[in-house]
Amino acid sequence: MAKSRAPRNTLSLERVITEGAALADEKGIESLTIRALAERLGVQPMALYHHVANKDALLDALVDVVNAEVYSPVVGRPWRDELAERSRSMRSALRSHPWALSLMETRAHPGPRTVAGHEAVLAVLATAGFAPRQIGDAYAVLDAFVYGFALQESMLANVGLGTATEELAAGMDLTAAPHLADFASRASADDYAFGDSFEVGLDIVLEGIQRLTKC
Amino acid sequence: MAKSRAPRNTLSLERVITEGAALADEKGIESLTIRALAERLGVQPMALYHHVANKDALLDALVDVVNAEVYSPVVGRPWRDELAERSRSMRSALRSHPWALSLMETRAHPGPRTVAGHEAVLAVLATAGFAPRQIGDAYAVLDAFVYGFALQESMLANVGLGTATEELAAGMDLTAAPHLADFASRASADDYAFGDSFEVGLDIVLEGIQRLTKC
DNA sequence: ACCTGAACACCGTTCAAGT
DNA sequence: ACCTGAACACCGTTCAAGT
Repeated sequence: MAKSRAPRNTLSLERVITEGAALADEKGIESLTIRALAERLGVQPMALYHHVANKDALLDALVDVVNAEVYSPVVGRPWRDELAERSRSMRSALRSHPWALSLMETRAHPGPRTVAGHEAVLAVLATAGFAPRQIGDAYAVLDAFVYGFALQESMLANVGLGTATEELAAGMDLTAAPHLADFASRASADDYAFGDSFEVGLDIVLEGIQRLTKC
Repeated sequence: MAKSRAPRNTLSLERVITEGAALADEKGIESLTIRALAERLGVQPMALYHHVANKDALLDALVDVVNAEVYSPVVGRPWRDELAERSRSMRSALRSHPWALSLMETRAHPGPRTVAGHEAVLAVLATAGFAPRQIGDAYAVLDAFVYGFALQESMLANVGLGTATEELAAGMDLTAAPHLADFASRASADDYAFGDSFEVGLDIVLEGIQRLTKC
């Protein structure tokens, strides 16, 4: 029980990755250091390098893990429902792992489960009868909305939790922004929360995409 | 000319911020360290702390600088054109400073120029006759699209420059993703580039927002 | 008021060594 | 094959000191 050598084979690539994700979930991505992860695994820092090439490769793997959590649409069912479900699933995955989005932005090597997700969406769009250019537009616009919405949710979570009224309480000069102040008070009186706009936006985007095929 | 002491008053908050942004633009955000910035300014690292509380405050300032570059819509002109122009301007600012988006995600203290931008958009929406809840929906959906599109552009820039065909060349197993491979080849034959979808998406979103008021 | 110098507690990672 | 230990080149930041 003292600081003896760690027993053999406690480590594995999978344990490194899942504990890495857990550490990021619990303490934030900035706390995910090789050294801290090693301690969590009861092992010396350098032990990790036997299972992972370097920290960058670990981050690549973490992004792929999050993508694996996301629902993959299936060909044959109504495409609009399938894409809506994937979008909702993506949003909730990005909310469970707030570190994932910023990581995605800087990754250069998409993992296999990430590619599989893209493949599934493209398959659905292609068999739904979208032309190549329409596929590009549809996918670009839908993903832009979903990623962008998640990004705003994490920005709002950082500035003050949830409701718009609390943003003001966070101590910005509300005097210089009367419309913002007004919107915040009306919105909270109206029980509006930012997250409510997700379904509205999803419908706007899917409707717009559907209309692409009818031109 | 030797390593004598730096002359007084070479430094200022403004110089720290603008050179900080320039350094991030030129060498990437990961190269923006207090020490590297100090060297660029011809000064010892600790000198910066006399103009900026800490690195976090510097990053807050940098985000505000980028927001200051973005066009602010003005009340009185057609709201749809104004918001379209702001959206295009935001997209190009985020493309000129690829580090800005990831910074925004983690910032907790929006700067005055950032707040001013939000204020301007809200003013336009309010005077255009949107109800409070519609304002929330409209703003959420439009910004989600713009931020999300910019995010995807930076993701694509990291994985391989621009065109979809090059993604495949980047060495992922194309065999497991036939639809993706097919889409990539058709898209490049069709001269489709991801950026082309921006105007398509912008129109879809603005059209959808406009329709909100007619219900 | 503004800048320097030395130091502290951190990083990721290399390299050589143990079992 | 898998893990350790010491070391290197970095970080942001504190604290005391110079002018």
